[in-house]
Amino acid sequence: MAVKHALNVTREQDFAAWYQAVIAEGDLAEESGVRGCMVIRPWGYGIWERIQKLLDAQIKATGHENCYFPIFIPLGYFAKEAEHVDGFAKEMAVVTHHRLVADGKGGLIPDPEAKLEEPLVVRPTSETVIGTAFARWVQSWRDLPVLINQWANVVRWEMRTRMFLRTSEFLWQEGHTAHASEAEAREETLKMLEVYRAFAEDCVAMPVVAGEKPEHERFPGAVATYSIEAMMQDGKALQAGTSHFLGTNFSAAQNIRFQNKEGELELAQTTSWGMSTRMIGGLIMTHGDDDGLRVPPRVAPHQIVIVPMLRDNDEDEAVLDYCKALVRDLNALSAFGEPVRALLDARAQKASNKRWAWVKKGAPLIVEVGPRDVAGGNVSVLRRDRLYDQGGKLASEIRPQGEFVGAAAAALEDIQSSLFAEAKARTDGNITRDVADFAGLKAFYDKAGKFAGWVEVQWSKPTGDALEDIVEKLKTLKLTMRNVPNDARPVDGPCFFTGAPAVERILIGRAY
RNA sequence: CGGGGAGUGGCGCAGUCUGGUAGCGCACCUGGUUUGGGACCAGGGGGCCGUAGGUUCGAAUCCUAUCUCCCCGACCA
Repeated sequence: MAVKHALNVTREQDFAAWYQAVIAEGDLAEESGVRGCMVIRPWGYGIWERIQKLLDAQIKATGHENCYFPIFIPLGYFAKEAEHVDGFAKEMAVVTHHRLVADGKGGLIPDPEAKLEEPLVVRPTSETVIGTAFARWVQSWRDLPVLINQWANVVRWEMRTRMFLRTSEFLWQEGHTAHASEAEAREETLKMLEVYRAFAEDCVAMPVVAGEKPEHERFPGAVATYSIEAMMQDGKALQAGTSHFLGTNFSAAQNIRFQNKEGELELAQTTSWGMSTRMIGGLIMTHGDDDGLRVPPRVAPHQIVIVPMLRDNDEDEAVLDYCKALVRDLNALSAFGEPVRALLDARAQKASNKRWAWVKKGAPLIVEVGPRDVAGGNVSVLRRDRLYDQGGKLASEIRPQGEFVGAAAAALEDIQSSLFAEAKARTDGNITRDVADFAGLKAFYDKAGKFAGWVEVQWSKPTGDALEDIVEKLKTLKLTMRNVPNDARPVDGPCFFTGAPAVERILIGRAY
């Protein structure tokens, strides 16, 4: 008998509709009425706060300090780095006025009298404004390195938006550093890539491939761009974090110069790196199932939710007291080196509705407590990552309260690692390495259909027109080059595209 | 920017062709009966139909203009 799922659309039926349903039914976010901008609701924002907390700790542990720069950047700052400007010019929101006046028809319009001398750009990223500050801060080799990070919102006027994955406004952290030597800046770039890899895998339980982006996929103005790429359940790739070595491109434009030990003026070597609320989209498409979201315990705002079964009678007080004691005991535990986060959901809602709401939100452990449990000293436990038993019934387990509390931290850790293992097996199982040529590639994607995954090929890394041709050819299959995995095996044959000797291995796939 | 679609109680929609001052489901409120796989019955509250003009005795419905959002593509974290 078919399981009756909490969502009314499955991943198999319509992955895009399923994705939207997870967000809506899990109360993660909703449309705001402003194009491409979303209201992030408490559960979605709570996940973001967890991401912030854990990632921020790693950013600080690697020597960076937080600071904050303005949301508005003078237009003139962008004129300085040509390639960077070209990359972002088409998608920048610009403030041109500072006052409104009545239009005489009951509405308001920008006051022509209040036009700004120099328009302000709403930051799409902060290289230019932060670089300008770096120029002030850096005089001597003794001032380097400068290692800073900011948590901020940025705006990119995208053509097509999707909740969390590509919104006009999004939240992120952007790290910016300046160094005295290229070697040190390159080391920084790779260090932060590794921070992202570890964070994605250890905290979000999202397996990723860390590697370098090919030349044509670089960040505008970067010398080298690295990414972590994650495979979603529909086989598509999601770029979940990027780290850029910028060389002296920005320091030349922003005039970040220092006197070295020999007394000579030198341009600083800079880096930038970012991870955004897109991570939540990745979390959804990595761990969501046909009953909604499954949040890995480390990033779950509430890891254990207690749902009392109240009946508006005199048993209720005993049930509530029992639950309060249970929450107290759970919150005294620690898991993953942090206090456990348990919540008593005593809202005046029907218990069954609350249960399904938490299923759809993806709370890792849902504990139901009714009069029968109180009488027997038990709790009824539902593991979100194993919702159904073999017979398709809700796999709710009745366990002695003390035993449950004693094993709760281990259960959370087990959920975390099994979510990762599940996603890891899926990712590894869907990277194909035996496709020989372009015809084979086409056949592969035609045959595999919508959940195709990625193909790893070796190539000769051509540039210019030759590269352009390859990119166009891949485009006909809706494919893009993702990255050159850091841990790829050595090459041992001809280029997949040109037949020339290959120099590296690269992943190809469909992407978000 | 191209192609589609939609603006009507909190949400999802019908009504528009064929004008007669608004309806359904869910949600919500009250009472009762229920209760461990998303309860049922009865009663009830809530909307100047995206906005601005126009036609008409009368407009959610017809005409004109305008704004906005969503989906699919091309571009991007």
